[in-house]
Amino acid sequence: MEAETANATDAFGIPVIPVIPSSSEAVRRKRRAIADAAAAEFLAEGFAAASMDAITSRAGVSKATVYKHFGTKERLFLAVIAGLLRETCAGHEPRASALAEAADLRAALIALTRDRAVLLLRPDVMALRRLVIGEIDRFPQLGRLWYRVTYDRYDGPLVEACTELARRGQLDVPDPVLAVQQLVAVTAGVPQLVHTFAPGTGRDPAELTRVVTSGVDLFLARYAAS
Amino acid sequence: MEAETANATDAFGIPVIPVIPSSSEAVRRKRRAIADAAAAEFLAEGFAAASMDAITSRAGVSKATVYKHFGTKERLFLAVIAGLLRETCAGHEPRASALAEAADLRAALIALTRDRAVLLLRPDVMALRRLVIGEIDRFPQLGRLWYRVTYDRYDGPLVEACTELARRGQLDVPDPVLAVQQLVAVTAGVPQLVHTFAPGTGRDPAELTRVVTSGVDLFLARYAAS
DNA sequence: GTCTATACCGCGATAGAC
DNA sequence: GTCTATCGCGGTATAGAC
Repeated sequence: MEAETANATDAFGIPVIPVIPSSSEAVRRKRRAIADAAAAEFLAEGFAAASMDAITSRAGVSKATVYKHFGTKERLFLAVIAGLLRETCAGHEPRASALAEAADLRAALIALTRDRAVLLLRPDVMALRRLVIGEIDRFPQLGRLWYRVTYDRYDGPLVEACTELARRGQLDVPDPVLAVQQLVAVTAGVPQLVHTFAPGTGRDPAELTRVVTSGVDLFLARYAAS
Repeated sequence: MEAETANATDAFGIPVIPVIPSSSEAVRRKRRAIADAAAAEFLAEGFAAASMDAITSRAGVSKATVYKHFGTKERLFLAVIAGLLRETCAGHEPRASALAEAADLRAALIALTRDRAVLLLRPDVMALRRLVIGEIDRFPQLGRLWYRVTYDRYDGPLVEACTELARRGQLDVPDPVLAVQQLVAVTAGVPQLVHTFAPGTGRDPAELTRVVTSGVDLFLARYAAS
């Protein structure tokens, strides 16, 4: 009844790389080196153009070792990119209470959306986003995972907070889900749209603050309780 | 002084495919067949994974013919994708006057942004967008061209219209460029963000109208003249 | 477990007949 | 101009020694 672990995937269709119980420190370091090298290669070249030879070179291991650990190029790609996705968004979830309990709602919204924009505009995050978007026809799991990681962890708490604020009469929000989408679109979404097609241009903190502030004021002009 | 036409590119870095003066009808049809086949293959597979053999098969010509006309895979890719980009956006520019002269500004904004959203959400346009985003590190020309085609042709007229409306006192817009970016983000940008990571899901016209209308109302709540 | 060496295939690009 | 046939290279994946 031993499961076929070589092709094992989780609920998202992301490969589960079996953890060898007797994992020595050297083995763990090699696996990490492979994952890091693969991440760099895939981010720079995309899936199809990435070379397994280049990955083994960068990692300082032989090709056979890579295939022993990860099976195929597809499995390596999915495991590594999904790992990047998860660790990128970890620790950046906004706490709904921080917004609902805030003394100055406008200031809290600005701080919150600005943090989000800074994260999304980081060059490595933008590169990861471009990679996922470009490969989405071949790896739809990554699209679903991205959606899940960003929307559930980020938009979800915001929707809760908006609902709570609406219940207390501090906001006038008929559709909290749509309102949160609009808030994100009008703050982080604006510079993101520009940077998506022009990598590595003009990331001026002051300009970002101006855009985010304007977006929050736009949001509040409609949704602040009268 | 005859220029080297084999590597010729235009101001954007897009290859200029020399038009043979004595182009017979059969030759023109073959070239079109190659371009169509290449577009389908590149959109489905991306640049690196696309096969020149598959393109020649689809087009019903030999490989030598493709190379005679387009030189290399890179040049074929750039020429074909840039062509798609240009023809996709052709005829969809909003006329600034249509907005400035509108009797009902709100209705005009809704119609305008809804048309834009319908265009951007078309499956073929979304696929093209994903391709350009995914290949932007290797073909930054396409990013610049996309930016130019969409922003100059679309946002530009809107900025003019907003400036005109502000001058007449019908809008209160301190920064027209930012305001237009916000308008687009909060209308077409909202469903686009969702569809980017979940291809081929839920394109309900009524829902789109609801989202766009809400976005326009959000825009007007801040920028309508008091 | 990890290495070296290699099998095997499909790729982009070209030569030369017609 | 267009074809068929082919070249050379680099790809993924594996076999077998240690």
